[in-house]
Amino acid sequence: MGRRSDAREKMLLSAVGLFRRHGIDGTSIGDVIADADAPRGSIYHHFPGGKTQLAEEATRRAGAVMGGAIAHSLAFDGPAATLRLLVEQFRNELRNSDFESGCPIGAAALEGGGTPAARLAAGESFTAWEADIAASLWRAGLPMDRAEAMATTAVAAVEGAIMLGRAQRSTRALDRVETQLIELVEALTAES
Amino acid sequence: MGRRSDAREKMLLSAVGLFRRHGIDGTSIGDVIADADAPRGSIYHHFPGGKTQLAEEATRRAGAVMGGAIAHSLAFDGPAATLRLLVEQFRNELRNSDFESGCPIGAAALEGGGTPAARLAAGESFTAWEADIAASLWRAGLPMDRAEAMATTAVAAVEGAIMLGRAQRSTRALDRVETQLIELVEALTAES
DNA sequence: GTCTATACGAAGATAGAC
DNA sequence: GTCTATCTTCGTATAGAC
Repeated sequence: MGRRSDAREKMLLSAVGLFRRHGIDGTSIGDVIADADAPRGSIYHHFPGGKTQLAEEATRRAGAVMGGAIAHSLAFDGPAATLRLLVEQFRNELRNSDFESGCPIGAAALEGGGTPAARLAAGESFTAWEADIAASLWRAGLPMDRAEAMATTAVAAVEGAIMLGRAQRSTRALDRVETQLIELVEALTAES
Repeated sequence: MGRRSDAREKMLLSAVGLFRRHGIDGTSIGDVIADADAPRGSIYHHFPGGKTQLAEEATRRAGAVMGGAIAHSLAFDGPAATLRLLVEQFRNELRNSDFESGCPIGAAALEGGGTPAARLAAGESFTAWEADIAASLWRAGLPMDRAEAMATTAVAAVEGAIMLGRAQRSTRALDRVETQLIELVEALTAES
């Protein structure tokens, strides 16, 4: 393995990029082919399950990458800094794409009449992020139920703020959510 | 007018219902026709702009209806009760649809490569909700910048929680967000 | 002015050539 | 085993009958 999976990998990355801009339903196989500079039939070679399989794998990949970054930041910098980083990441994504590109997991979460597997993958990613953030808040001194409620609210607020930002063509929602969440987390964890 | 616009109204309502389940891209004109029991060509009679116009009008209608309910509840019951009502509404929607049906405005916000008008309409709805909630929090004694940050966070968190709920097939995220938001709002407005 | 039949194009998937 | 050509289905939109 190594060179053989390059084409496959490229298609997967193209799919993630396109899905976060146009959604899964809004992206055609042809779009992925074109973006990855791949021949037409080859996508069915690497993804025999067709678009369904591609959507699921792309969502799992994106969720794992983001989850890894979150876990890393939590371990090194703590929950408040991690939320800051997360917001900053998405703020840049919105800005650099003229408010076209959002969160690939969020896209998979809302679509998937045709792709229930991608939606399940999105749900698993969200759950993992929530658990990691909750654990970090617990280590910072919060009781577990409170840590869990806070972690879920943080993930939901950031995802929702991306949604608002895309529709409003502004980073204002992300800015406000950042302020509010950071303040709340710092107030709660300061009691240690 | 009156009887004449019945068919049009029915299609609009069908569109809202289908969009919140399958998204805009995931819903075909044929689906709307079937759901509204309308003849095939008639949709282009009432919506000459085709799917684009239908998506925009459906989003505006849904946003106005929800905005009206929010404004009414804010005026009569205050911000905390309104958030409770909003969450309860969406929790029921998720439950009653086996986690298939979410927020129509959220659906329009994330799609619309093909329908930018619907996305703009979604943005305007979000902005209106934020402003109404912020004004209510301000009347409850919060300084305006704080009220605005809180209002935006509340809207974002609820929309995000619907997203998580659909993907996780659970109302847990909405439950936790409700607890967290209510507590926060009551703590802030208790200082009056 | 309502509805039916259909044209035109896009998109998903496959078969077979090289 | 990689890519090209094509088949089929579905979806949008329109033209024209009643």
